Amino acid sequence: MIQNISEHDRENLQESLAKSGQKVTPQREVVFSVLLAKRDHPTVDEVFHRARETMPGLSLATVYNCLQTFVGCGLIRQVNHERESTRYCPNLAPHAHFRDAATGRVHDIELPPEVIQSLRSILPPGFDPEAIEVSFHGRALAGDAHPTL
Amino acid sequence: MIQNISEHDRENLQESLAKSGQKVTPQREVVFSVLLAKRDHPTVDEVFHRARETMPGLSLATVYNCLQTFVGCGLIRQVNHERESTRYCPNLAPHAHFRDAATGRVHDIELPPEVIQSLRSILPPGFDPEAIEVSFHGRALAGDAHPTL
DNA sequence: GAGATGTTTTGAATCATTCTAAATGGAGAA
DNA sequence: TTCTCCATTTAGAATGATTCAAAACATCTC
Repeated sequence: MIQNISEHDRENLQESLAKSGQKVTPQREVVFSVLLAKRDHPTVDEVFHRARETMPGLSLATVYNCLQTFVGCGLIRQVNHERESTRYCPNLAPHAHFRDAATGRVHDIELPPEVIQSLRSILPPGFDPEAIEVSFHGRALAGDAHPTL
Repeated sequence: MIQNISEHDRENLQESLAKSGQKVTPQREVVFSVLLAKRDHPTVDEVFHRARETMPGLSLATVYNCLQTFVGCGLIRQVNHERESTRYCPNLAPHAHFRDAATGRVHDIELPPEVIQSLRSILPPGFDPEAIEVSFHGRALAGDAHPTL
């Protein structure tokens, strides 16, 4: 379960943090590595437990801090569904989410530019979107056949 | 501020509740009328306070109950944004939401069938959506120029 | 009018998240 | 090295939306 972060990912982390004047810390590195290791949209609690396998003293508050920091500097995205716990995903490509009603699992669905364009086109003039969220909810047959990206 | 429910809306309420073997109660009627009176996507708390102007003894738990009941029988929709309080809207036509970053106000955006179709088309085979949610977040110029539907 | 059933009420409980204040840990200056 | 500064981390308390539990009410049937 213990994961090491690749040189490339570490640089990415370092650079992104640097942009907002922040530093790589052991805690941030562990939390980031957890997100990269298993891209199953974990909740804060799941990240917390996984990270503790590597760094037993890590506190929950720190996990909240790290995740917020990463979102702030654009390293990861938050995924919310109804009012369930927030989940986190390191997939930065434009994509939608499909939440399987049966398993609760969240799948990434690629969102092609022309679909994004068609969504933008429904906005009346004067509406300037910074973010577009698309989420599906339903049944996914054979959950394993469509692994999370 | 006190609103009366139209004959037509009352019948609609009655029928929808009846489908799941439930009845019209004074509380449900008041809560429903509040939703119809001002379609600004109120939170539970806002519904609670508005409804109390008509029915001072009404309890918060009842408002939660009523809203859940209405959602359950398809009379209204829930609107969630990030992890903010859930909002409610009686607009049943397919539509997206635009949340104005400046005011926090939520605007309904009509969602034409062809856009819904293009969204469905991005799902790989095996994914069967029961619900599709589209929400924008950004700035809306001249908030009043685009009243909530 | 007595039971049965569904609804409402009050207040306590839960749960994710945020806050607070104290402790820690470098990085750079002397 | 030792000191100081500042960001980060920590533990635990606080918050806020929502749900739960149990008692009180209302209706409706017999």
